[in-house]
Amino acid sequence: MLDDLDRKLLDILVKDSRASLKELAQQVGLSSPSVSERLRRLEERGVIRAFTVEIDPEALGYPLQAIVRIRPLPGKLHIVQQLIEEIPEFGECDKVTGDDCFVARLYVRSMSELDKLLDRIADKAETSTAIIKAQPIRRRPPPMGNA
Amino acid sequence: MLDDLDRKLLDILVKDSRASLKELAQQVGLSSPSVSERLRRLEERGVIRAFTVEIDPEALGYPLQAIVRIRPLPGKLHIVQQLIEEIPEFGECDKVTGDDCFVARLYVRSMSELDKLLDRIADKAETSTAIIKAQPIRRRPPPMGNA
DNA sequence: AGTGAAAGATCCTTCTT
DNA sequence: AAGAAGGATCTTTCACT
Repeated sequence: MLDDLDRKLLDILVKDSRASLKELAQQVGLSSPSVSERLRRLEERGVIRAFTVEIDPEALGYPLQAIVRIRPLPGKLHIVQQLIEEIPEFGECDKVTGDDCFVARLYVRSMSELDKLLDRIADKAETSTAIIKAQPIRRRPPPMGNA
Repeated sequence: MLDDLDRKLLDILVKDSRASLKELAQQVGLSSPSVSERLRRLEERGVIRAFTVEIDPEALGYPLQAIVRIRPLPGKLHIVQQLIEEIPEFGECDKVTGDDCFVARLYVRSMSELDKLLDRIADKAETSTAIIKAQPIRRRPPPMGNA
């Protein structure tokens, strides 16, 4: 699927998505047109999902984060999922196996806001909340092999 | 801290980190030099942590993800944290309050690899693993207000 | 698939107001 | 912060390997 050159390109882009074709080209040892073509295909195939920017949540006024495990009450699964999706403070949500149905990340401005947001699903699901104290590993992609 | 224009710029960049100054300028109604200066400061202040790319893990050969809760045995906290950080398949790790000390995301190629990786910390911590079946919300930043 | 050159477009920065 | 302008830089096209 992906060859070493593709992986190398991805590796560079993860660190700097604004690298120019020229820059990418010389770093991987290809010509600009080749890189251009490879990038096009990587995007087209969905390998690259987005060129984006990572923002410090605190700068946006959200100094607190929590991990919330959510177990919808019988028959409430869909309603709960919809509710989660509608609350923009949820910055991530995974549907998982096991007793907890969802594991989600919640950005909040304060403890009272956390409480308020959780109240909105309190009557439809059991929740279990853990406050994030530190982030030993911030979001990063899986290993890219011999990139 | 951030004004509406800054938030608007961030909002655009989250969707396309390769937008040019010119493009950004006309979208927020400023001149290129102004945008250039604002961007410089946003980076400098750490509001923008990185210009990056979001990659489909499956394309890299990791079709499975798991959420792992990790509770180090007494006295093993530091060793466990170090171990987690050394395993590149961990794509994210938060240190949280509560019984579980860490909540981490693990990218794996297969169930057997999952088992193998968890074995590496099995003698130093109790773990509780949930396989991700779907991702209702993929990573996104907190609300940017009136961006 | 990839290269290399070339042309044209685009961009970023500087300077002045 | 705007606006213009100059010069650098980039991206794409095309012919060829």
